Amino acid sequence: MPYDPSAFPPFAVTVDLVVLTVRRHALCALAVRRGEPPFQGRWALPGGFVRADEDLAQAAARELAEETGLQAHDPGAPAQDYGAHLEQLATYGDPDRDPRMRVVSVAHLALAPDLPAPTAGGDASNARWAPVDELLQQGGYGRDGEPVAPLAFDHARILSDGVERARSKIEYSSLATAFCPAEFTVGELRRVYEAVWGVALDPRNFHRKVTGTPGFLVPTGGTTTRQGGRPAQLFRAGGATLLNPPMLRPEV
Amino acid sequence: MPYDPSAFPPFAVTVDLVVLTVRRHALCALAVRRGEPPFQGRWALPGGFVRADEDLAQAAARELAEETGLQAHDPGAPAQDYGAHLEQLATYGDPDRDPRMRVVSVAHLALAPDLPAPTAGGDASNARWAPVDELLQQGGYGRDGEPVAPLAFDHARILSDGVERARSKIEYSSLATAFCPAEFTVGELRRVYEAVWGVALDPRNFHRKVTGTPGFLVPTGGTTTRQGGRPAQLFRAGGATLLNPPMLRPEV
DNA sequence: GTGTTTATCGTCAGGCAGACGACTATGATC
DNA sequence: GATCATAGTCGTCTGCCTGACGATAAACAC
Repeated sequence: MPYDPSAFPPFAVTVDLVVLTVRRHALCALAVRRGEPPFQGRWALPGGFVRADEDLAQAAARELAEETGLQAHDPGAPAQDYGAHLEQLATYGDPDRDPRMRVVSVAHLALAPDLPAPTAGGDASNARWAPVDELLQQGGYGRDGEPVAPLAFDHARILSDGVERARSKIEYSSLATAFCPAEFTVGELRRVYEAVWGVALDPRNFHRKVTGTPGFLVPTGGTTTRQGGRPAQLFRAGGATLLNPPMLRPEV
Repeated sequence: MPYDPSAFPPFAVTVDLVVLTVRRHALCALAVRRGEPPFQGRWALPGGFVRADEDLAQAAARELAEETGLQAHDPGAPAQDYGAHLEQLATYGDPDRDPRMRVVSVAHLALAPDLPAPTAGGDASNARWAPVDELLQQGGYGRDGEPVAPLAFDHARILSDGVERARSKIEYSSLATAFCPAEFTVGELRRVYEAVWGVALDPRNFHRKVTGTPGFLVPTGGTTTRQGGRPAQLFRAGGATLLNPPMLRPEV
């Protein structure tokens, strides 16, 4: 079938963001409250239209900056200027996913360190970090006893896919450090893994694994006691991006 | 930024297909010759517009059937009716990727057993299985000494991403069986791995690994000598989709 | 000081992979 | 028909990695 540029069905193209972070030992995602129909008042993933002259990655980085102030890492760039990891997740294009018109959404996944507090266009009540378990449970009740409405559109599916991608990706890459501040301890990194996977890991074996993988962690020389207990060495993320052999999640 | 459905930039949305197979010990991809500008006469990946009432996966399955006659597996379906594995790969939306207009392409990856011969709309000269090495080498010369033009659009990038996805995915899933006919031997499966990874594997260790992984292979009871030598047991793909522990590629 | 918390080092056994020897059962060749 | 080449299958051995877990170290709270 050759192209016929004059007779293509028009689509709207958006980017939606799964922005994950670890807060208080829980994996959390950024959610914004919808101010207009459809799904008015419901929580949704942040996102917006791709502009006419914009690349998809640019659009995602722009939305991320608008929602969180974070600069996305250029995947080519070596060190991090306190930014977030950003990658394309998947594309969702069911004809009925938006009741108004045909919208294809290119979802992106962002991993960010713990941030002070979200502000969606300056209005804090319309954006929050919510534990992904809470956002994904259907028709249940949140921690405060309020009934929880499911996410708007197909965003529960998108969030679920993003969480699974993150869970899988920290197995064989050093991406878990994207959840940490610039300097962090082995214990803090372990708590990231525990929060993302929802399991408890043996501190001794974890320490052996991450410090024994060349290029994963670089000691800065400093120590901290911010977690209590014996002072812990501080590290920065090393240059290695792939973990070989990987750190596999424990079996259920 | 709330949606403004009346003022979105219009996009064309296409699906492009990376259809991989193993032929004569080489990883090959399906390529079609473009019959019209831009890139007239150059090779490209098969693809086409997503229709107004079509899901992305449906559009990809339709294009795959049009180009190869293959039925795509429903990922939910258990057994294979001699079909191909089909999954979404990534989405490419650079504003300049198509000189005519703004086109966002949702690339899909298909893995197929060795097929007789491709026919793009009945014209065999406009479709072929080409070794991916040949399609990806820039400005070189093919096996027949003819100069090789690079693929049209950004299709080299898409093909490259698809190949890397396939190489990575057969490590930790049983997807390599998608390259095999319904019944196959351990040696045939090993040759698939060798072709996709471009390495030589130890037959004895490979045999131990794949026959020792529960659910990977199911013996059919039959044997064959189609590869010469001692008769080999025939297997079908088992129910397992994930390989745990994975079969990692050898280091370079 | 005693207890608690967290970090870090060590030990040991089991599992798995790479290297490779040995044997088996076909078809091809002389 | 004996010999050879080819491909398949079973074993062995060694080294690496992981999970389980003991032990020690260095801070803080009381």
